This record gives sequence, structure tokens and C-alpha cells, in this order.
Amino acid sequence: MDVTPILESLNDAQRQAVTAPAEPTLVIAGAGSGKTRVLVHRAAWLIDVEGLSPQSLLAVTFTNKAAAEMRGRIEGLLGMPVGHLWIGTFHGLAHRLLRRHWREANLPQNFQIIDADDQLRLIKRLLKNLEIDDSRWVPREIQYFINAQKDEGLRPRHLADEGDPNRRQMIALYEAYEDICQRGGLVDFAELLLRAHELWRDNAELLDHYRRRFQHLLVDEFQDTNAIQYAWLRLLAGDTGIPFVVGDDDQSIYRWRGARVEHIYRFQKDFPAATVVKLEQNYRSTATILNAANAVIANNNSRMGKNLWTEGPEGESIKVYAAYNERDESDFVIARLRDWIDHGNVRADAAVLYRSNAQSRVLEEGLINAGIPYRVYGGLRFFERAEIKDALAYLRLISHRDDDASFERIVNKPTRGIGARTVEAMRSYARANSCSMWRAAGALASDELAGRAANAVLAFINLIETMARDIDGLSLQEQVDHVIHASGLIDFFKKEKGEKGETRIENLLELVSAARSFEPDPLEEMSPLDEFLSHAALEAGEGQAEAWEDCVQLMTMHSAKGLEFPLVFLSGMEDGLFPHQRSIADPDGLEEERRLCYVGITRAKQTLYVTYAEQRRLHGMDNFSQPSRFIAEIPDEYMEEIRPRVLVTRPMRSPSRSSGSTQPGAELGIRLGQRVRHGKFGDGVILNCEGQGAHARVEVNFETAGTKWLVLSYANLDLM
DNA sequence: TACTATTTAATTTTT
DNA sequence: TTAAATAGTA
Repeated sequence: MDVTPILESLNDAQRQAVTAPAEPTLVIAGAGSGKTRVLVHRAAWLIDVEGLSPQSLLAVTFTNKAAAEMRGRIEGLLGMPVGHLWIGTFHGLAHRLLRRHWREANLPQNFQIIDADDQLRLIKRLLKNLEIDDSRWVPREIQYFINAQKDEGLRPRHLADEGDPNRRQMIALYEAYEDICQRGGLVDFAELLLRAHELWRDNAELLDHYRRRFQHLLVDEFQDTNAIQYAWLRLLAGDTGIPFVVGDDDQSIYRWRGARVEHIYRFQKDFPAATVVKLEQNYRSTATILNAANAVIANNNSRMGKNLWTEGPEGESIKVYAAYNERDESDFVIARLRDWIDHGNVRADAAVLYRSNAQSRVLEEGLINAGIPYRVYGGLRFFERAEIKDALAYLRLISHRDDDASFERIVNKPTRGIGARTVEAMRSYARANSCSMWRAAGALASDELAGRAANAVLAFINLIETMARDIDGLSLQEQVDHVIHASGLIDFFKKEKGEKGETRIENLLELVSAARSFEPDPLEEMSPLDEFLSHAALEAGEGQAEAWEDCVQLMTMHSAKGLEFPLVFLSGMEDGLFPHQRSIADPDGLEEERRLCYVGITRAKQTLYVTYAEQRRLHGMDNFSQPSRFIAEIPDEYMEEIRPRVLVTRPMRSPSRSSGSTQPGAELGIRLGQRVRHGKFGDGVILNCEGQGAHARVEVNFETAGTKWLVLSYANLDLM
């Protein structure tokens, strides 16, 4: 057996991990240390060298993208397809199990997956039904509560109210929510995991079967596992399964979503014989960047401890820029991007990172003005768009009449005369008879409802039944195509004025082509339509996937995890923004922010800029802020301060205050000796000036108020 | 039922 | 500031 292809190109630590004996192994993999590579090579090693069947491996990731990449790379390394190798996300694998064993899991065969948006709607409806005040019981908080419990593996019956009426109500709502889901055959994301866990826990034979099958469990991003995911893995491993987990405690940034770094320590307790391998050699960044990252993260107390190093060059120092305000910050970033592009670099190699999405706005305005193409990560994904969800709701209702979430979504969309009163009547009927909305609609239409409403409801029932009949036997693509037309959705959006309606229709047509290229699994018992619906829920598709144009990348530091760029800007590095105000007081929260900063720094391969604004407009108010404490944690020797060039007695552009395009005719000359008028300070004479653009400041000698330095962009001076 | 005024709140996000 | 949700009006 020639093991060269699997082992060459690996460093000692990587090789140690890849060739580790068949025992529990924990790999602590620093940023850029070849984490995925180790996982991929481990799988190839087990199959190719240890001679294991691909069937006996289970590989788990958090995102579909990571799963697809891992599969591709393993197949590339082995030089053969490994169809029977189970690689997927926790949710994807759980889903697979539940589809296979729906009976044991106490689910209807055609259960539907609901996303966070559906879940929230369901909760809102539940509150309405129970006539509970949704300002006192905020739907979002209830949703958070329910998901948090499920993430911990807790059912309502496991929870005690602890004498707290607030909590008692929450638990009651959790229970009511569960009833609705169970009745409608609806499964939310957390439920997938919880059910899959219970499925094994309560079915010794099943568990035994899977334990026998999966001897090796490969887990990516282990620091991001939540309690139920860990429990699921632990259960599957039993005493015989061999977990090989890879993670980085310093990159744990999803605690608020239930992720627990502690699982790394727990792992060592649960598997005392585990081999621990640390990957500290970094292949991404310059030594300067790594040193800075190491120094920052060293301020955290709870960590396993590791130090990134590189054989590569020292690299350039980290540039820090103190801007006057967010506008100036954006101007600075854009000027640097201009340089970068003008030097023949690829725009897509540059990324501007920020802590919160709202910060992209100023940058976007600037980039548009400068004519630099960019792409903002995040935002609505394809299958999350309203019109797509509408179409899917029709399909779901056709496939599963008791799906109340879908029913409510489209019962009056397009408007067909089924108003709030009628829907309300159906709800109360459904509640009183504990049946679905669909049944309620049928019952009410035949007796209780008034003529007009009854007709409308009958027409709706008829519409769904007719569509169900008409699409029977059609291909998936034809089914989708038929439904978007027959439902009236296309006509509905046609009437919507402006570009919006057009885009919606384009998206609906795109849904048809998504259905065309969808390949159902022939082994699956589900109908292709149900399979497609599950796929849509489980894989929301690309975000703003602007064609393949070469664009500057804008994203939050969270979404930058796992990516790398030659040129990186960390913007908005101010206390209150980053670390975020809401995390500052809590030590654990602060440590998580610091890990996020560590993630941000380690995205940069060559050049890193850190920028902050001394004054920032937040929620319409100007705030003064201090540079982020994380900047102070970077040793001075790795940093270089960039100061604005000081230019005196040059005619300058008057800054444009208003947003949007550059103001034409804004080229007012400001010269020494120029008389000006200020709203508060009155008349005066310009004595001195410095800086450029939004930076520019002038010294004015006011007749009554004395001499003052003013930032031109804020002073709003009138020339006299 | 659709449009408009008013109120309210404002991290991070994959599945 | 602004975006979304709600309440009120035509």
C-alpha cells in the first residue's frame, strides 16, 4: 500500500493526528493550521490504509458547505466516489435518520421541516389562539426559550417552574407549541436533533445497529457542538465507537446559540485515554499577524492554551487608523481598496469585516460612490425569500393538508376573500375540536359560515384539491411550475408594482429551475416533492450570490470564520461596538468577543488594517467612543499608526454632509482669512486648517466665542 | 383591504 | 437613522 499521497504534504503534528491509532482523538487545530485537511486525510487513511469500508465512517459538520467540501476532498484524495460514506451536518444526518425511522420516532411519514421564520409565525399564532398578550410574552423570547431547552435536550416535562410564574408560562407555551407541531407533523431544527437523540436512546436495537455500523466518528468544529449534539455523538460512540474530533477552543463564537466549548474538556473526561494533538503551525498568515492574534487571545482565562507560529516571513506591520467618524473610516478603507485594486490585485482578495451588519451601510455607500464592486455576505437566502416560501407553502399544503403553518401563510394569498374574521373562526373551530385548520375549513364551509365566506373557503379547498390532482404524476419541475401558476401567485406578484414584483417572479421561475436540477435520492421512500421540500428547509441556498464578478467582500466577523483573505480590514474597532456593549459587562461574553477578534485577525494572510472612529453615529445619535480594548492588547511592536496627512493652506473640498452621491457644486474653497458664520458661535475668521475630506478641521477665531478647532463636516459653516 | 402614520427598538446566525 | 411592526384611516 502506497501511503505517500495521504501522508506527504502533512507536517508532523498533522501526520500524528491522521495516523493516530483507533482510539478517541482530540485535535486542537488553530486557525489556518490545516484542520479540514487533517479530517479529510484521516478519512482517507482509515479507508485506504486501515482498509475500513466507507460505510463504517460517519463525518459530521455544521454547514452544508463544509460537508460538501469534505466529501469532494476525500473523493479527490481517494480517487473514487464514496457514496455510502455518511457525511453531513448534524441536522442533515438527524433528518436522514428520522425519515428512515419515522415510525419509531413517532412522526408522520411526510413530516415537514420548519425554519426559524416558520417557527416564529407558529408561536405568534399560538399566542393569538390562547389570547395571550404578545407584548408581555414576546414571541422572539418564547422562541429563544424553546430552542434553548431543546438544545439542552430538555422536554417540557423535564422542566420545573421553580415557583416562578414567568417560567411556568414559558413552559406551558413550550408544551402548547409542541402539541401544534406534533399535530401538524412539523419539526423545527432543534427538534430534528432532539428526536434523533431520543430515537436512539429509546430504541436499543436501532442504536445497536448504528453503533455497529459507525465505528469511526469524525467531527468538525467540535467547539461549536451544543448539548444535544454532544449527547447524540456520545450515545452513538458508546464504548466502542471511536470519535475523532477537531476543533479550536479559541474560535468558539456561538455560545449564544447553544454551542459549548466545554465539550472539549468534557471529551477528555468521557474518553480519558484520548490522544490530544495540537496543530499550531499556521500556513495562512504572516508572523506579525499571528503574534498579534496570540497576544490578544492570551488575555482569555478559560482556554486550553496554544500558540500559532509560522515558518513564513514576518510580514508588514498591522496598520491602525483612527478616523474622526464612520464616514472618514469608510473613506480611508475605500482609499486603501483603491490602491489595492490599482496595483493590479484582485478585488475578491480584500475583505472588510465588522461586528454588526448595520455597519455595512456606510461602507456600501462609499463603495458605490467610488464605483468599486462589492458583495455583502449574509442577508436573505434563496429559500428564505417570502415569495419562495409562499410557493413552498402551497406545495407543502398539497403534500400535507394538516400543515397549519403553511395553511395560514397562503390561505389568503393572493387575496381571495378569506379575511381575518374567517380565519379567526377557523382557528377557534380547530382549537375547539383539536383538528387542523384544513379540517376546520372544510367543516365550517359546509355549515357555519355565511354565504360569501363559505364560498371563498370552498374555492380555496377546491383550489388545493384540484392542484393536488393536477400535479399527480408530473415531474417535480412540472409540479412546481404548475403550482406557482395555478395558485395565482405569479399573477399576484405581476400586479405588484415596481421592480419588486418582477424580482419575485424571477425568483419563482428560479424555483422551477431549482426543482429541475434537484436530484432526488432513488433510495428514499419519500416522494420527490417531499424530498425537495426537506432540501429547501435544510439547505437555504446561497445568500446574495452576485454572479461571479470580482468583488470586494463585506461581512461580519462571524461570517468570516473559516475564510481567509490577503487583505483584511477590521472596522469599527471601538469599545461598545466591538466588544459589543451587551457583552462588555459579562466576563464570559467578553471572552467570546475576544475570540471573535481572534477569528477576525487570523483571517488576514498578508495585510491587516484595524480602524476605529472617534465619533460614530449610532441610532441617529453621535457618540464618542474609545478605541477597542482589543487594539491595546496587540503589542505596539506589531502595529503602526496611520495618521491623516496634514495639509495646510490648501484649497480644500468642502465635505458633503448629506449621504448619497457626491454633491455637485460642493467645491467651496476654504482659505485662511475666509470669513465664516457658525450656527452657535456666530461670525469668525479662519486662522488655520488641516486634514482632507471628511477629516478637514479648521481653526476659527470667532468674534464672541474665541478660537476653536472645528471639524468641517460637522460645523456646517456658512461662507460670508 | 390597502395605504399611511406612528411607535419601538436596535449583536452575532447555521440548520 | 432606519426598519419593521402596529394602529389608524380612506
